Amino acid sequence: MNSLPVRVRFAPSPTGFLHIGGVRTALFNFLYARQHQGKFLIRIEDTDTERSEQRFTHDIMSSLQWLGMGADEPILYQSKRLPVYQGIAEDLVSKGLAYRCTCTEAEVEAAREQLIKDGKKPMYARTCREKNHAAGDRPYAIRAKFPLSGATSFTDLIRGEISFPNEDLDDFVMIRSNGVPTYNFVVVVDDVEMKISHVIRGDDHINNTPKQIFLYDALRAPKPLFAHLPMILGQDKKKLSKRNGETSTNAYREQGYLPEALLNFLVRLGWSHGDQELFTMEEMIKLFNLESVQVSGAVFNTEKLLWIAGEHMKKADPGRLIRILKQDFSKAFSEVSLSSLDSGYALSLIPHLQPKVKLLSELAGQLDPLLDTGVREVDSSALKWNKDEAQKARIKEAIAGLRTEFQSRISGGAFENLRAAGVDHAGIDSILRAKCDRFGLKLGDLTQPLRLFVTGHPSASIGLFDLLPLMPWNSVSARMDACLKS
RNA sequence: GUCCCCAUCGUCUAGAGGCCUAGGACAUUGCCUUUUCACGGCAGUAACCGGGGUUCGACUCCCCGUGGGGACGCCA
Repeated sequence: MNSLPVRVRFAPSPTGFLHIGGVRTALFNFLYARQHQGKFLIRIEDTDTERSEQRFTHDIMSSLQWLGMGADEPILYQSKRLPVYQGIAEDLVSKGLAYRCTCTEAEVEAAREQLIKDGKKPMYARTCREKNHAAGDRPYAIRAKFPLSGATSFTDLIRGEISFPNEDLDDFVMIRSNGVPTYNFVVVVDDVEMKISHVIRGDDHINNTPKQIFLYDALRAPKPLFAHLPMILGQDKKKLSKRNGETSTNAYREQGYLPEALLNFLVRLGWSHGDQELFTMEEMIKLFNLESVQVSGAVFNTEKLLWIAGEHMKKADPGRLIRILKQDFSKAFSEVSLSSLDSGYALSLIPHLQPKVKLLSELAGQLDPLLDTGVREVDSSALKWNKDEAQKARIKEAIAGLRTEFQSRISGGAFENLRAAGVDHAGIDSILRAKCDRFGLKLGDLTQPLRLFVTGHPSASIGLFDLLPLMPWNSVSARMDACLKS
């Protein structure tokens, strides 16, 4: 359809950590670029020298990298292009498309407040519009000489035709009196410079679009296509912000969400493909389309995010999970556990844990006590056997028998664990059931204390029968001994 | 206040005039399964904002109302 090469961009301002809404905007741009074999670019909008901070730029870039959305060309920093913007603005002044304004901020502010008081739309009074101030009349700001009549309209790829009466639009400031350009101006200058073909952004920018269209015309530059995405809302249905939800991408990473889970959740906020809920990155790239993007806002629903996280956890590669655990969750492990994270034992446990946990933090919490070699302190006060001393003695007798049987299978240390000795899940099952029959116990009588001591975790998720064959025999026997002594 | 946008279960959504007795997913309720927790399986509760048109026929198209959101900065 459109033969123009697709070039899209994500243009965050480094005034805070990467916002989760920004991630979705970046994602939709990224998907669109990949699908059309186009370029996904990043531009740092740091013209607000007061609030922009380098650490936020670093945060944004590292978060995007974590999510797998890197730029296809060098990053453009607006703060490095200040003279360019000033030159272009002065040129527009000379062409009569903009003008110098010597009104002070205080004057403009006072006028605005008066208009609000009078119940009118707060707009600049255009005091300097026809004064033709010279370049020497410093300090001055440069304002757009916006047409007074007619209408400015554009066709949004998601919403269709949107039109604004020009009389409602302000002579907005392009260059501040300190020489620093403003957002609405630099956006257009840079989108032209970067040859952006599609501007895909949040719908809070719809009202900026007519101002920007004026600038494209003033610069005699071809206009890109616009697509305005619906907002992501908090539980209160208002624009998602720190007040009504967790907005920092880092927070989700720290909580243990897999990046692909976060992306999958975000892509479904405002976009759908029939009844499909789960998508891999490849599927998203293949199936994404702007036509199926929703027009109304979407509430950020943490429960569903968690469910999606669990689904992706099941599918993740075990080796990769270990790597992420080492990199991002090392604090969740004891020194010993951390050192055995690279072992075959650790890797063998992962598949048994994957269906049971949703977050990497949970995975770490489950794994840590299993990898520890010593005996983990556990609180056994809730065990049922505490209610009946005779029963407790009988259970311990059975467990002691079990230990002896396991020991003989291990052949005095010839095998590192029960699996190596030929005892698998089914083997554990039959051995335990046989013991229960012999001692007149129910399976649960035996497994409850055994599970607590062997896992070393008050609410271990892994199946005991899965764990027993895999855990190094040294650990199993030590923990069974601890159980017998309790 | 002015301008712009929007409106299907609690939430994310399917629905492009008859396929709708409105489908799926999350959450929720009940049951089953079960070595704790969980997973899983089965079943259930739950929605087209209101009013006018257009049409043989509107969840779907148009208008009005109502409601919600966004924007009105020398922030981005």
